[in-house]
Order: sequence, then structure tokens, then C-alpha cells
Amino acid sequence: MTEDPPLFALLNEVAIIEHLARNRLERVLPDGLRASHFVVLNHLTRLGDGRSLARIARAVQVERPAMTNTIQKLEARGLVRVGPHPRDGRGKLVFLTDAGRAARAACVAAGHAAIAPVAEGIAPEELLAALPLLRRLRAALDRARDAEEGAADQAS
Amino acid sequence: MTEDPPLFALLNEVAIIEHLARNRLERVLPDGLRASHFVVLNHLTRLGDGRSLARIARAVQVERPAMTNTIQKLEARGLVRVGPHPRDGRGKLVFLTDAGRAARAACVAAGHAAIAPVAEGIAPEELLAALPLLRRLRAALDRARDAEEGAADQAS
DNA sequence: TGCATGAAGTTCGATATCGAATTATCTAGT
DNA sequence: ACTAGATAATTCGATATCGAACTTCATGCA
Repeated sequence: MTEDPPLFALLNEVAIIEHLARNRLERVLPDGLRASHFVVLNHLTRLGDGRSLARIARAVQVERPAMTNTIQKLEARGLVRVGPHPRDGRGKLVFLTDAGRAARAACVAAGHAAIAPVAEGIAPEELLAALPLLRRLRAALDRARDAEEGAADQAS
Repeated sequence: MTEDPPLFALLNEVAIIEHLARNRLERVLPDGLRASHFVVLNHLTRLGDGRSLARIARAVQVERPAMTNTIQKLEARGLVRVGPHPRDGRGKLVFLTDAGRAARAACVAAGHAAIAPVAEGIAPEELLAALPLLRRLRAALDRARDAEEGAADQAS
């Protein structure tokens, strides 16, 4: 019954929406792919592949060990190819395979089919209208995190 | 470079905000409490205790085994007390202890102190303006889930 | 009354994530 | 050229979550 401050109320909705949407997405992803796998395929497709693990990890907001695991799973499925960094002996670069691009497209289609009907009664203009605020909030959280540790990478 | 549909773009921001906010919250919670623990304490404080595990689980969107685990951890810390259901021999009811209420208050204070400064440049009115849309989206996702399996509980 | 169906809570196995520590390599400063 | 500090990727241990299966108890119906 206590009234939450607006920021808490918004973050509460955000947390629930994220959970419901992720569960819904994962149930329709092909071949047991996880949302975290899809996020990486999507990132590489949209912003370009040939990136290092650490760079991808920063962009999609997971720790490096998680990205090591994710990339190994994607490589085992033949969705990405991993090669050495030409200039940095420590690094590895991740490239999409044709199968990876196809899988990403299949994920997008399946995800859209699963989630779009849910938002039937919500006009795209309303969603677009809410976007700038969310982007600002995300950017603010991002800056706050960077202020406490290393630098960031342009996400999405 | 591909333009996402508005719903996808919004869910993308939501996912990132949720992740950043949860990490940020967990780093300031007292005594190694997890966000999932705080969520339960918060739920019982706001909507009343004496609820069953299954009811809490539905409300906060986790599966029942996860709630069993969470409640056992909270009970071990002395933050909740678990008693038998008076009318249903299968059920258990969860009650907050004084320590649990105090811990919830401490979590709220710590969380607010950690997150509020981040949203410095964002007016509360803007957050309030975005809330109705998010609530509708959450409700739509909730209904879609319920349509596929059991019933729900009023969340938040 | 007796039985079938379903729900509550738990246990089990598998997986993902995190934080800390390790190894190899790069970069800067002397 | 050499050393000190930082960074890339990985390994390791711990924890949380999920889905499936199991046990116990309720409820509805014959």
C-alpha cells in the first residue's frame, strides 16, 4: 500500500516486463537457444562482427566469463567463428557464419511472432513515445557504472 | 543498422535497464542479500504477509522451486517465519519478522541512495508519464502467459 | 465412501551467471 | 631494453534459476 517513488515504480514494471518477455522469447527460440545467445547474434548482426569478446561483453552488459561461455556455445553450434586478433596476441575476434546470420533471422521472426500479438492493443506511436525516456535512463545508468569502473562500448 | 520495430527497441532498452539496475541494487544490499530476496520482502511488506509460497511465486514471476529456495534463505537469516496453513495441510504461510521488516527498510533506503542520484536529470513527471504504458504492456504479457497456463495473482 | 484430478511444496539435474584468481600479452615509463 | 601495471581470455567455485518428477493433501464427482 505504500506509494513507491516514481523511479522505483518504473523499475519494478521494467523488471517484470523483462522477465516475462525473456521467458516468452526463450520458449520460441529455435534449437534451445538462450536469450543471451540471441542477444549476441543480434548485436553482431546489427553493429558488425569481428569484435573481441570483451567488447561484446561490455556492450551487452555481461561479465567476461559469461561471454566466454556464450561464444563457446555459439561456436559449437556453428553460428560464429572465432579467430585470433591480428594486432593483439591476447584477443580473439568473433565472426558470424552464414548459419549464424540465418539463425539470427529465424530468432527475430520467431520472437516477433511470439511477442507482437501480445502488444495488440498498444499503438507503435505510444511505444516510440516512451523510448526517449528509457534511453536516457539507460544512458544514465551506463554512465554511473562507467564512473565506477572501466569504459563502455556503444550498445545497440 | 537495421531498424528494429518499436516494440523490440523498447524491450531492448527494458532488458538493459533491468540488468543495470539490478546489478546496481545488489551491490548495495546489506549482508549479501540478493535482489530476489529483496523483492519478496518488499512484496510481503507492501501487500501483506501470511501468503503461501505459490502465491508469492506467481506474484513476483518466479517458478516455485526458486521461491522454495528464496524463502529458505530468508528463514535462515531470520527475516521471515514460515508456518503451516491452517486450512490446507499442503500449504505454508510466510510471515515477516521484525528483522525482516527492518531489513526491507534498510534495502529500500540503500537502493534509493544508490539509484536515485543516477536519475538526477530525469524529472519524476516524466517517469510517471511513462508508467501507464509500461503497466499496460506488463498486463498484456501477464494475460498472454495466463492464457497458456494457470491463473495469476495481483502483482505489486 | 471411494477415486480421479489437481495443487502445494520439495527434490533433482542441468545450465547460466557472477566474482576472484590465473596466464599470457600489451603498453608506458624509466 | 626492462620493468610495472593494465588488459584479454580463461578456469574455478559458488549460487540462482528453470523444467521435470515426486509426495502429500484437497476437492469434486460417482
